[in-house]
Amino acid sequence: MKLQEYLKTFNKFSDKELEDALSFFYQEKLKKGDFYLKEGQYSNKVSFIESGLFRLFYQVDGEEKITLFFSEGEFMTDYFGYLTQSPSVRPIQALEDSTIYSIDRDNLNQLFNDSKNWERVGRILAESAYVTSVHRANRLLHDDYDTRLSTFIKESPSLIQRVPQYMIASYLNMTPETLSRVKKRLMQDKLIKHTIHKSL
Amino acid sequence: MKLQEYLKTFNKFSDKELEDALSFFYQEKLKKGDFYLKEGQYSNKVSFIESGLFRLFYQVDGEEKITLFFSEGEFMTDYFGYLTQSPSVRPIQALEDSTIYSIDRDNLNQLFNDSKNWERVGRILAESAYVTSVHRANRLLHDDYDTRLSTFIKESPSLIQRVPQYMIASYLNMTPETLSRVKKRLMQDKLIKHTIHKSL
DNA sequence: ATAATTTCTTGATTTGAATCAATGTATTCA
DNA sequence: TGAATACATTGATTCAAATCAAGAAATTAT
Repeated sequence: MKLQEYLKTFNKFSDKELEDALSFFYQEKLKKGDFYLKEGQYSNKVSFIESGLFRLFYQVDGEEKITLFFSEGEFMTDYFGYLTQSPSVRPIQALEDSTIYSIDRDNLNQLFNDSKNWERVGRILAESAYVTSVHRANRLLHDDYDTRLSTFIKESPSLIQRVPQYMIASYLNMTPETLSRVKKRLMQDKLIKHTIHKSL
Repeated sequence: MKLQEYLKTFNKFSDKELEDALSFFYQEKLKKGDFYLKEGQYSNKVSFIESGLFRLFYQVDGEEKITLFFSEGEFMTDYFGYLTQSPSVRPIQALEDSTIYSIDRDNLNQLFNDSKNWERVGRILAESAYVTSVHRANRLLHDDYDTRLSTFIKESPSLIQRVPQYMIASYLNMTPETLSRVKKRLMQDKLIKHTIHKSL
């Protein structure tokens, strides 16, 4: 999806509102492995992903815990760091070559200030970030291992194909060994037969 | 804190904006044990807690898992249900006699529509709900048991006095037995000597 | 004040996922 | 294409928290 179409899904903008906004965004291209945001940097922009895939993770004594994936057609940022204006403890790294369009904090704030419609977009984005976050937290805290995997497969079938299994394990808060065993169990029970092509 | 003071902390409102808003809020009083929101009901209001204490929880096969406490000086709602407009799976119950001021969804939307300042409050509330949610999720997912308890004591000393220990256990995603043992460990290590008066 | 109930503690046992370790299978890159 | 590296599976063992089970302490009601 293109940025302009995406913006239009949030609100009815005047031509001027849309033009003003688009003029603030600038293109960036990242190669697989590049960091969109490094640990310790400040998160001062928000980016629309035109194509590609990223992971937001953090390190806890050497281990990398994946918190979130971002893929094409979504806004990406370390939103926690962005909102709290604290140095990021959650680097964001490209898992594929990617093309994104970014807007800096100051320009985004200017949009918010200049236009009620944009202020509304800010609210809607915050609200949906909240819903996503709660949803994920409830999953990880209260669902058992089998449910966690099968729900993930149902909700994010494309990621199964694009992301190494050990990263999915990390995202689902389990070890790679456990994920492998859970997967085996589910396949024996024929619960996920058709969805995991990659490994069949 | 009073509602009016609280609202002023969010933004510079004109007298009219403030009056319009206040006229929408209505007082409610709940007794300990009363439900602010029952399972299956729609969450269609937001309330400011002038005094009292509530828990938001949900049931998973008979067990009650506490997700959040709300206390005086805060806004309360099942925000997930409110935003998704789905029947609540997270009842909210008063843990103490409480006085609250509520505003219904339609009126809140009207404020948002009529005033950019109020739209901004909507954004700020969503943003801070997001920060809280992520913060809590990271705690529960990645901190060990001792850290979970000692952080809670540090951040919410008053709740330790007001809430039965088994509810805190639930909030921290552990069993009451485990919490009891963690507490004992921490006290032996003198890490929390002065903070848990209740049980000393 | 005493009984009843709720909440908390402590010990013994079970359990299921993490860890450790090895082997097998894919991808990547000269 | 073959070697090297990264990733996935499988088995054996360990371990920490859940569960089970009493009993003790605190709170509430009469």
